[in-house]
Amino acid sequence: MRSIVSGMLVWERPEPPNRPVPAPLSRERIVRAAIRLADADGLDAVSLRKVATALDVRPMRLYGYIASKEELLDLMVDAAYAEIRPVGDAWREVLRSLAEATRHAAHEHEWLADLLGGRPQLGPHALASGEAVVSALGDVHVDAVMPVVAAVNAYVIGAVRREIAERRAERATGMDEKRWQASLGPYLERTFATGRLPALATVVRDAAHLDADQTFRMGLDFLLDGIDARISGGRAAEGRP
Amino acid sequence: MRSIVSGMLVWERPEPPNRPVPAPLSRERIVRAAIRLADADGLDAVSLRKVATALDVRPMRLYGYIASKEELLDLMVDAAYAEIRPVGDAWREVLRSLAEATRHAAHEHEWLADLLGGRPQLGPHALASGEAVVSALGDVHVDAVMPVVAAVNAYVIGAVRREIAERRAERATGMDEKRWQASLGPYLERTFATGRLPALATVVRDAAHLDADQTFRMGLDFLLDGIDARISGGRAAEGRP
DNA sequence: GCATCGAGCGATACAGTGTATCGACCGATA
DNA sequence: TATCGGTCGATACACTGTATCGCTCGATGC
Repeated sequence: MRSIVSGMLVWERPEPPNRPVPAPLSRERIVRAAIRLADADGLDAVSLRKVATALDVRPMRLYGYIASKEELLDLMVDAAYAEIRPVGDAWREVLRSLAEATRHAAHEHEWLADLLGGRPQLGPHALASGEAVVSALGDVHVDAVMPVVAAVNAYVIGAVRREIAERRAERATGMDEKRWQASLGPYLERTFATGRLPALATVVRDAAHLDADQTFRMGLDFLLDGIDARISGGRAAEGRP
Repeated sequence: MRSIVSGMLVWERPEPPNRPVPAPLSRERIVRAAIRLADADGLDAVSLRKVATALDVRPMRLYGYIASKEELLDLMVDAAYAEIRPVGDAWREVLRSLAEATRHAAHEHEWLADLLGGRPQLGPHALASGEAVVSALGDVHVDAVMPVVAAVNAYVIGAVRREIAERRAERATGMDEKRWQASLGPYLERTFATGRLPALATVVRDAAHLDADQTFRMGLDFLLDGIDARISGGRAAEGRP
């Protein structure tokens, strides 16, 4: 309150609304505010003005802590990586845990699906997550570690993106899962009726439909089996009972 | 030229600049213009105003052909799928071909990496691509087709996204590939120096570094091997010489 | 104790975005 | 020939990220 322009005397003027001195600003507070916005209303709801408002601060103030909005998004992703802590001893457990943890994080923060894989992740939490994974891959040949982790990450990112994309499409039509699948009908059925996509039509109509969990795990199993076959001689992939 | 407000007579007034009657508008022309912009300057360069300008048309005109910018992006992706035509007879060839074709398309249209997996792809070209894949998977059990294709697509999307993200990061620093890897040094080396990421440091420093092609193919091989093991009894994954 | 400096803050401004609104126009119909 | 309906696009709105730059205030030097 730098200058009082209104004619009212102090005595008449009400105290400013009860804003307890907001904790001093910090990257962490900024990022937390941004994440709250994104969790609530999606990534589009994250604007510097809205973040600033949420922190009871003027927009340009944020530029003392971040250089650009991109940086804010990077910080958000890294904050999400703080929740991605794979556990386990054997390499397979660890990779599976990494995959599930990433997927879980994306379910809690759908905006993560929009950002994952979009830029190299070099933040401390992402690196720490990588460290946890790599250090549990001691029994894997050093040259194989990166390709293996990269492959699992690639699969997870792609799978999660599609999963979230589908979930949003369902939500947009206001339908639950079952009715949505049945409601690709109106469009897909019409398309299939042309007879130009016979193989696709057969599969969509006749095949068993796995749910999201099953699909994710099945793809992950494919990948882990393939990795197993190459790095430890393929015990797991041989004669599955 | 609806009304002539200036006082100049027709004879003095120059003809309008040489705009040969632009071909009548169409979704295809709009999408092509948008793709040209995106190819040249990235996805951020695609705005309805710029697209309209490129077509010598006023922005609102576009809304006669598309309902929103999102739709335009969907159309762009579907147009890109027109180039993704997997070939081959055996399921493994076809899936590999699908993967390579998708990757190739994303290399030619980097913006594709930003969009892939972001929304369900139900356009005619995407469906046709799916049909081509599925119809070549005749020897695969019908219930396994969708999960298998989904897994490959997921892997490809994630792998391509990361690949493009890295490429951009390299380009942003103005460095070629070798110097970029050596220039994670300044930052990563400093981070590793703290000793908090020993396993990661070891791998980054000691392991052989595969290039992008090798990494992509290696991950893809993992996945295809794993699929092989489950759907055809695992011949390929057993005793690799 | 006072003057001065510098850093941080933020009001303002700018160039751009997607899209709703609605008046004006023109071609086809009565 | 008059009227109607649909198309077109100018304008406007609310919003974006961020550059600029004067102001203010606290710390420092005398």
